[in-house]
Amino acid sequence: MTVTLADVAARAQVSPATVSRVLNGNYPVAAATRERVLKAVDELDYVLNGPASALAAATSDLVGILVNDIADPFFGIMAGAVQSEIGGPGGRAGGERLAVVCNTGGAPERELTYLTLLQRQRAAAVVLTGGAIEDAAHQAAMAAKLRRLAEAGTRVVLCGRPPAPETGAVALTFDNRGGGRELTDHLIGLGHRRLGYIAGPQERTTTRHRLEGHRAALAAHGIEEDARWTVHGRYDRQSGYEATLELLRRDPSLTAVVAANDSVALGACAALRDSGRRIPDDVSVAGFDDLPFSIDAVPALTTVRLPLAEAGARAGRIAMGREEAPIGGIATVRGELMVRGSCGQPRGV
Amino acid sequence: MTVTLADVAARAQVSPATVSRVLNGNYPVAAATRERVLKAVDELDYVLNGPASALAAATSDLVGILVNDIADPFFGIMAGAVQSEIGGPGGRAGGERLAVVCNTGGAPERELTYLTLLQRQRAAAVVLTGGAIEDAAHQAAMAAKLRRLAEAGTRVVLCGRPPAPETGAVALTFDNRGGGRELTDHLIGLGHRRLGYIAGPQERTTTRHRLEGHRAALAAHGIEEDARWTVHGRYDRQSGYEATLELLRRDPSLTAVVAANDSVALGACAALRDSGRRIPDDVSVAGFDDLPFSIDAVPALTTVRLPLAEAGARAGRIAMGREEAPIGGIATVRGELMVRGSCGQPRGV
DNA sequence: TTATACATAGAAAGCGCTTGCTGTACGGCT
DNA sequence: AGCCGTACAGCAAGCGCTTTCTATGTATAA
Repeated sequence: MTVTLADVAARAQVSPATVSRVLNGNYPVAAATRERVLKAVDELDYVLNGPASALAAATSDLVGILVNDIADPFFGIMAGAVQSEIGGPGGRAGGERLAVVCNTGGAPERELTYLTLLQRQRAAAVVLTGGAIEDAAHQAAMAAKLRRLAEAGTRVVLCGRPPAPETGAVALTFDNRGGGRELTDHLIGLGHRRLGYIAGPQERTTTRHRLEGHRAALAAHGIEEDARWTVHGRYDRQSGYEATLELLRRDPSLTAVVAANDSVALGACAALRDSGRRIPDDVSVAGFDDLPFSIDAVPALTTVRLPLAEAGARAGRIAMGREEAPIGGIATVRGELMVRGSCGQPRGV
Repeated sequence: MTVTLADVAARAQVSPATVSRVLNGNYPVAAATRERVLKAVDELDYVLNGPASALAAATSDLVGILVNDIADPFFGIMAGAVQSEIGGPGGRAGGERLAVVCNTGGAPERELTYLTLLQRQRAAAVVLTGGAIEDAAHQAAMAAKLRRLAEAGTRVVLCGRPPAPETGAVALTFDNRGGGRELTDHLIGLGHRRLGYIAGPQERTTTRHRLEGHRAALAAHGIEEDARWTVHGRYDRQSGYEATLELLRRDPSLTAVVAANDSVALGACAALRDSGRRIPDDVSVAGFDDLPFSIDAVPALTTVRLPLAEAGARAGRIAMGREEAPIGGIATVRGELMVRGSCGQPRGV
């Protein structure tokens, strides 16, 4: 029913081996023969059987990309950049590779399951994006899995994620701590002394690092933090909205709200507006990531730009072996403070 | 080096056939034997070889999702919804399936290439999202490809895309024309008579349908359209910014700008603000899609909500055969007008 | 007790491709 | 003329799994 290599071989009057070599182009075939084969391929509408090739050659052209939430541009941008570099159609590289984008939803077990699935497919490479989950058992399981993947020849690259020692994985880590520090430094420089902080989910490295940066800035300026000033939530708009209301209830005198990311910041802005406060006159708001929409907020968000596309592209190239891994297998990617309208001096300064 | 089925069989003291049956669970195996096998699997850290399974069983657990731009939430939301339904880890369905998200970048040839790649992998199903490209040659090529996929047993679902007759593909089509019509009706109802329109790229069905809806509304109200009032651009913010400036240059008396989608609308808002106009006092702005950030624009965008997540989920279920296809293989998904602050009455009404 | 059905496990034949090795023909060299 | 190197092309052995068919042991019926 389906046409196979042998059918093509028969029609072109050559052996299956020759057809295979024409299609893979890694062995000399006389021009005339090649023509005949290509013609037969075309006439029969032949399409190689991927699984069979993969089995015989013990390689695959699948590349896995793990993301927390594909609907979030933060991940979409990185995934797109990775994909553009791994050499899928339209990419710069040669062989055609298929990107497998896996949506973990931030769930530990799904992260692991997807990795197994990718291992099962004998993926050529895997890129993991986003922060890691801070759970000892899970981290051990992940490390074991990554090690096994590496052993099986799958290149593993972490993009925007802390290093995973002894796994053979290359890490491109975002300097969340530094960015958080710089952002809060800026606010303090403007005169703020009472700053609310809307953190992400508790058990994530990204959350912790950004918060640590924030606190480091406070400490450096001798500002004693009030425990009521920190609220944890999810990395989305709604969470930002609710958290801001909570923050305001706890301490209505806050002059600034620092959000875990831009989506949260947008929610914060909405909450502030809905409660009759003006930004930045009454309360300043800061985000993180600098996603495309952040500049369209009114006022535009002051935030820390993370070079998501660049980092993703680099991760893709490293995964494909087209760029050397950084020394030590670890590189830190810094963010850049984007000063815009959503942060100003507090009243009376 | 790598552990195979045979290794597991040897350790569990059973035949490879039995191990396979335990792992696939589609043949009676005595409980005691199953235990032994599972134990061996665990001890050896065995992971099935996907390509080999696929080859032997002539089936695969890959599902392809074609999107124009993975970094755009419009597609991200649909892709995420499809994925949540196809039964990957964490999904509702049983067998574990891998979603392959393919970024076509809107390029015709990449669309085709990805389809071939998916065909090569013997994908279980393919979901194509986003508008189709209006080029006769390309459409014929696509139709042929889709037909061949269907023949090979791959289920094909179009999500937010016009039907592809005679291909066996199920289509969940967005009512872009109706939505566009309703939106412009609304603006006219507010008193607008001079409306600029920022359309998407020329050769896309989505662009054409939305524009047709807009024009139908104008015609229905006896408003003669000025050719200068329509500008084509891309589906992004920057394009919206530039197009708005162009529109304003052509006719500074416009009282409303209708954008091809929300991103374009955001760009339009920025351009209007930068040129010193207030929204909606001086000029009203309308978008399309109702992406999450649209409500955070200031003023919030009046737009047409497309149920992206619902449509994607349904497409996913149909692709998995878990929901019946609509009668005739075609269903129209309607948008909903969201009236918000970015549209108001024009001056002097 | 013997015949018969049933439950379970194994043997073996592929699935469609890749690739190391083995021809074979031809041209150039001595 | 004889030899050898080169350039192709083919043979055939798998790659690791699934699945049909067959074998064996056990329970039930006659």
